[in-house]
Amino acid sequence: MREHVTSERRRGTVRDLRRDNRSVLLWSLYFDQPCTRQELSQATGLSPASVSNVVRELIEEGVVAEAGAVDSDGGRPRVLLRMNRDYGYVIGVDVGETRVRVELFDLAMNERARADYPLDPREHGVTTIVERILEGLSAVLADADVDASAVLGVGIGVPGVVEQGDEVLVHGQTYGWDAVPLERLLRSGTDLPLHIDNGANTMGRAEMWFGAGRGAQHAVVCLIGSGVGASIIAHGRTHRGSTSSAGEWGHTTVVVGGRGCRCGAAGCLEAYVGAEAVLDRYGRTPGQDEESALAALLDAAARGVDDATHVLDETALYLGVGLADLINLFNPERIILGGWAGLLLGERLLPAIRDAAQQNSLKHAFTSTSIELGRLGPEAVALGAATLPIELFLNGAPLSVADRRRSAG
Amino acid sequence: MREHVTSERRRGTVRDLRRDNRSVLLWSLYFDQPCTRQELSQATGLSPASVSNVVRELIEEGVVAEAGAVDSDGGRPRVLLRMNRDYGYVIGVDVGETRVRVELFDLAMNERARADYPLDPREHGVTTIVERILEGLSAVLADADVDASAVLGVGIGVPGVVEQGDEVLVHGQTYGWDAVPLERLLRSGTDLPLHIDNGANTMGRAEMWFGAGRGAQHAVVCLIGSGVGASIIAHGRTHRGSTSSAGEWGHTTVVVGGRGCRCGAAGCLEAYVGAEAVLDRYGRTPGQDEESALAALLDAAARGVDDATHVLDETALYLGVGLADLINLFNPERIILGGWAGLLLGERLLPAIRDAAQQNSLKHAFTSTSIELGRLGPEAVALGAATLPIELFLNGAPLSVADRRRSAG
DNA sequence: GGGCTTAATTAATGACGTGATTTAACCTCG
DNA sequence: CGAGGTTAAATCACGTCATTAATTAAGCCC
Repeated sequence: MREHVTSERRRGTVRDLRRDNRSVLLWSLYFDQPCTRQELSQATGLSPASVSNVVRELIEEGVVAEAGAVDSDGGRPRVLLRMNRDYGYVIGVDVGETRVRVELFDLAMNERARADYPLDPREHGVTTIVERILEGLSAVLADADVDASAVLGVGIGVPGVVEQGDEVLVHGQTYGWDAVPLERLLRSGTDLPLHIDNGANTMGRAEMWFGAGRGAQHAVVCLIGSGVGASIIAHGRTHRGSTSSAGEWGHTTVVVGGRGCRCGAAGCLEAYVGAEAVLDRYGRTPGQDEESALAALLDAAARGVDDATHVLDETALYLGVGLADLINLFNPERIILGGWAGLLLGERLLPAIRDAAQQNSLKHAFTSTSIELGRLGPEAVALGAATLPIELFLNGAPLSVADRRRSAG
Repeated sequence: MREHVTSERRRGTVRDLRRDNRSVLLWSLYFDQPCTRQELSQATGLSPASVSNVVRELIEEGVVAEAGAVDSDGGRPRVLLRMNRDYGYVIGVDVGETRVRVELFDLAMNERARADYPLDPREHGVTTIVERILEGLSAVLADADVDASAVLGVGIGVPGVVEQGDEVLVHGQTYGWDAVPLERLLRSGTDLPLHIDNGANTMGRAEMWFGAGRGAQHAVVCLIGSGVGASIIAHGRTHRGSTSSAGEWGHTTVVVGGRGCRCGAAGCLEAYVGAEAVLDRYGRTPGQDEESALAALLDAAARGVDDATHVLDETALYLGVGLADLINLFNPERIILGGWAGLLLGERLLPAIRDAAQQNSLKHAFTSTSIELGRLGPEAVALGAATLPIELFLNGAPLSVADRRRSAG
C-alpha cells in the first residue's frame, strides 16, 4: 500500500514541480559531467526550453558553469556544462574504532583537506569523540581555507545503529554507547548541518556513488571487518527500515545452535566470517593486530598449510551461504564485498564464495546477481558520509543557515 | 544513489502534477471512506480549492460520489465523499496448487461473483490452467452481469517466480513451469489488462491493504504452507528486486549442512518449518492431506504427546530464527505470519516463536517489531491479486482499452 | 560571405494550485 | 419564521510553470 501521508510528501504545487525538475536535472548532470543541454533534455525527459531555463537559473546561482563546447560539423556547437566544484563544500567524518578522520571535499568530491585523530582504544568516550570531530572540522576548514558558510553539510559515519528522529541517537555496541545524542552534543560546537549515519551505510553509499555499485538499482554492500554488516540499497536508496537499524546481516543465523556470538546469540554469520571469528577458528587469540594476523592466515593457506586452508574453505562456505540468503531475500542485481577483511578474504576466496552462494541460492536469483569486490577500500567511510549532504543539495534542499547568510551578503 | 533515469519517471509537466495530486487524493479517500473535502485537504496537504476542483472532476467522471453530510452545529454541513463502488470492477485470480479461483470485486472490494475450478494434481499443464482462467473470467462476468468494458483489470496470483518484463514469464517450481509466457497465452482469450504476480506477494498485498498490515510502511508477510515464502514491503511497496524474485525466505539457510531441501540445497528454513518438513520431522510420510495431518500433530501436542511437543518446540525455534533474520536485515515495523500452516502453527506457537525471535535478533530492531498472525486466511490470494489493478487505477493509470471504448460510447 | 545546419533562447499558450472572495447551506435565536 | 451568524464549498484573479512554435545565435562549407 502506497504511503498516502503528507509528512514525507512535497506539496503538490507548481513550484514543487520546478524544484523536482531542477533536482533530476542536477542528478543527471552530477553523474554525467560534463554534458550538454541536449543530453540533459534527453536524460531527464524535459523539453529543451525547460532545460535552458533551469540551467540559466543554475548558472546565475553559480551552481553550474559552462565549460567549453563540443565540436560541430556544421551547426552551432553544443555547450558543455559542469557543476561548479567550488560552489560549496562538504565534510565527511569517519568515526572508526581506531581513529576519527575528517575530510573536506568540493562538490566533485576532490579531497581538499584531511585531519586524522588516532584513538586510544581505551578512550572511546563520547566527549573525546565529540572534541575530535569539532577539532577536525575547524582544522580542515582552516587547511583548505574554506569559510564555514560555504559548507553544505557534514556527514558523519559512526559504528553502531543510528536512530534517526527528532533527536538523532547513536547506539554503539562497539563503544558501549547507548542512545548517545551525538547531534545535540556536536551542536554545541558547530552550526553546520549534520547528517549522521551508520558507517556501513556511508561506506555503502560511497561504493554506490563512485565504486563497484555505480548504476545499480538494487544492491547489497557487505562489510566484513572485525565484525560483519551490510548496507542494503533498494531502488537506488539505502534501506533503513522502520527504526534505521536494517542491514544487520552479521547477526543473521546460519547455524541454529552454532558458535556463540558477541551479540549474545548463537550461530550468527559474524561468528563465522568476521575477522575476529575467522582468527578464533584458526586458533589465534584475540586482541592482536587482526589485520596482519589475517594476512598471515592467508599466507599460510597459500603455502599449503592444511589448518589454514581448512579455515578458509569453511569461511568461503559460510560467507557464500550468507550471500545466498541476501540473494534469495532481496534479489539484488549486484553484491559488493567490502570492508578490510572482506577485501582481503575476497581477493583469494571469491571463486569459492561464488560457488557456495550458487549452491545455496535459487537459480533464477543467483543468475541475475553479480558478486564483486568493493573498489574503494575501507577509507571510503568518510567519502560516503560526505555524500549525505550532497544528496540533499542535489534534491534541492533549502540552503543551510550558513548559506542563506552568504547569499544575503 | 537516486535513480535519475527517465524510464520510470513521470514527466515533469504541470499535467503530471495534477495526475499526482489526483492520485494522492484518491488513495486517501480510498482508505478513509467516507470523508469530507476538508479531511482530504488536510490529509493530502492540498488546498481546499484544489480538492474542490479535483473532486468535481472525479464526480463528473463518476469515480466519486457524494454520500450525505455530517451534522453541523451552525454552519454549512460538510459533504461526505466516497468512491463509487460500481465505477468499475476488478478480477482476482488465485492459481493455487489444488484449484483455480476467479473472483470479481467492485471497487470497494465486495465480492460480486466467484468461480472455482478444482485442479487434478496431475494436471498442472499450462493449457489447462489458461483454459480455466479464461473460463472463469467469462463466468464471473456473466454471473455478476458485468460488462467486460467495466473491468479495470485482472490480477493473477501464481505459485512461483514471476519475471516482469516486456513479456511476463512464470517460473513455477511447483508446476514444473519454466519461463511460461502466461500473459501472452491468456491474451489469446481476453483483452482485459492483466497483472501477474507471485501468489505470496498478492496474499501479502491483501494483508497490507485490508488485514494485519494496515498502516505499516515496512513489513514482511510470511507465508507458510507446504513450502515457505514471504512478501517484503518496504516504504509501503512490495519489494520485488531486480528480477522480481525477491522474498524467497524459505530458502534462506538456517543450518549450514542441515536437512536437505527440495530446492536442492541443505539447511533451508523451508526444510524445517514448511508443513511438509514439519510432518516429515514428525515421521509422517508425505502425500497425505497435509492440512489434517498438521492439525493432528497440533492435537497430539496439546494432549501432551512428547514426540509432537518436541517437533513443535523445534519448529518454533527455527521459525523464530527465520523471523529474527528478517528483523535484523529489514528492521520491519511488523511481521505477519500467514499461510494455512503458518496460521495453524502460529495460533499455538506464537509466544514461543516470539521468544526465539527475540533470542536471535538484536534488541533495538526486535523491540520495534511486532509479530502478528495474518487476519485474512489463505483465501486472500485472489483478493490481493485484485488490488493490483486497483493500485494502477488509484495511481491514475490511463484507462484501459476497454474503458476508452466505454467512455467514448 | 551567402547558404546551410544545429543549438539555444524567447514568445505565446494552456494548465495548474493558491489565496481571496463570493456563494451556499445550515444553525440559532429572537 | 426570518435575520444574523457560521462554516463549507465554489469561483475568481493571479502567479508559476512546461510546452510548442518561432526566433536568434553560432558555427560549418563551398
